Amino acid sequence: MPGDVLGELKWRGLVHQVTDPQLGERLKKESLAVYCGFDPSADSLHLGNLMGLINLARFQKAGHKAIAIAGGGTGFIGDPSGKSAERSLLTAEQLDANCRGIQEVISRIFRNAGAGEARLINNADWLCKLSLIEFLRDTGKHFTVNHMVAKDSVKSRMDDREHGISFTEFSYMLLQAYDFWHLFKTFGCRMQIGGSDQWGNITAGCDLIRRRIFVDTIQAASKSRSVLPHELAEKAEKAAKVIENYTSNQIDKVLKEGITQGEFKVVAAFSQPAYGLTWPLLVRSDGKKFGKTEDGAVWLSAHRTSPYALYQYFINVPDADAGTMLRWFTELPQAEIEALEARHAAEPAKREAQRALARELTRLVHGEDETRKAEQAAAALFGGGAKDGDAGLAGLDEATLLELVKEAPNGPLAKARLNGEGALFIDLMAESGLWKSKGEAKRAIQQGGANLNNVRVSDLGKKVNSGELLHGKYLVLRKGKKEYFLFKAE
RNA sequence: GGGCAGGUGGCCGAGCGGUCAAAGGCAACAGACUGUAAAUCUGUCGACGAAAGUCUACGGGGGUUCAAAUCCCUCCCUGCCCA
Repeated sequence: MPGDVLGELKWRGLVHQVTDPQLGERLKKESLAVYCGFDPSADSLHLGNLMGLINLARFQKAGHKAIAIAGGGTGFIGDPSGKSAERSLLTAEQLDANCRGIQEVISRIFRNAGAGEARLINNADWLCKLSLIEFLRDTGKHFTVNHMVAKDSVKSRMDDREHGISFTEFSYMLLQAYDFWHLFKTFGCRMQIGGSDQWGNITAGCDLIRRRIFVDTIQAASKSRSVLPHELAEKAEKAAKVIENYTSNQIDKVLKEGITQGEFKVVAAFSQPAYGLTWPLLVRSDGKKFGKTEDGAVWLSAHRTSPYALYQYFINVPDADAGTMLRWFTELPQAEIEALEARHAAEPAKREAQRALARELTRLVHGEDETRKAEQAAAALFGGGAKDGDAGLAGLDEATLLELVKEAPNGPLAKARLNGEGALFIDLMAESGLWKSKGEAKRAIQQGGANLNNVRVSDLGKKVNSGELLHGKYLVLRKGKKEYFLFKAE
């Protein structure tokens, strides 16, 4: 017996729209297959995609079956939802590599979430085989352009005369609808979840499924009569609507219009074949886009965003958002989150909520080991030593030092330059790239924003010689409070 | 195709012959205060230079002038109006 996922999603503030108010009841009684799609526009997923993954995992843990789709087929087209301009197309090789990349992320996070294995499918498997004629005839027939034009994703681009929307992207929604239909047919998938921008695509899928079922189930009946399947389907759909309203004389009326009682029963059984659920757009109270920093997206793969950087992203979440994000992204129970919030409100400086958030999320994305390292690094860099002077870095052994600055960008430095008097610190600053020019480096020194081995440098003519190398090899440059660069003398 | 209005630093936007590396705002960066917050305050914000200063920059190219972001020519681009 499945758990009450929908109820859980509700208290977590993650239900924006559902296609059917009865969905919650059904989810409690029956195990359904649920899917969510992921766009292979890069070789990894970012925080913006994490919600889909976590929610899929929640469904699976509640006793449903999760299906994650990599959009290897739809990626050829590009989803116009939420995009203001036409996207550039990716090559088949890129898409293929990207799909493999995101599949790695998906299975890793599923494992870390304790949700077991995710069923991973690439929609290129069926979309690329689809013939145009077949598609237009069997799928396109079920949509009117009038209706498609009214969908938000298309409408906003139609109103924007500068960018417009190509026929390619306009057709996107039909492909996603087809995906849902395909999954329904082959895996009995009955539900699709996504962000609120996916609502139009999801309902298109639900509509397609309902309409095609009508066609398929009554096709046999239509053969014995001289009625075209889609005509019968229209009647069936009317019947389905009537069922929802339950007026007996209306049912009689529909029956008289040429649908048999047997067919009516089939229709009734399928009147609610597929469901959709969306969660709200995730926004931060400070107006920043969730999951974005000045440097771009926060990624879920270590080669793009280090575990430490991911940890830091959540540590730095504004107070006002910490509780909300704990609800969204962690599996902590309601009571525990509320307790954390209470403690956080009492002593905000301790950042208990952010710490819990950062810890849970780093663990979910990168696992226990990486989380511990990120926590240690944070403690060493911000735990007091960094502020009070050199004790922090110079006292560390080499392995720990390297672990700390592993995240930082680094570069080689010719050892010879540090002989005798040594090299001008300003030059090293500019070379590191942390400061863009010598002028900028100079200003940083004047303003007190330049540190060597965690000691503030205030002398413009400061020279560095080999005596200042940590462990005979390293120089750690710090800009402001948070940015580091490591020179390795060779 | 014709008419008009424009193109200035990451963005918005003033300047309309010298005092312009270019007002003001936003963003960004650093410092102080804090909690690795927020708010606030201070400073910085083209390159090189310790500095004086030098160089490169106001859509591209060419010109006038002692002097051009500012005037002229030309090309490119954008918006609006007419066809």
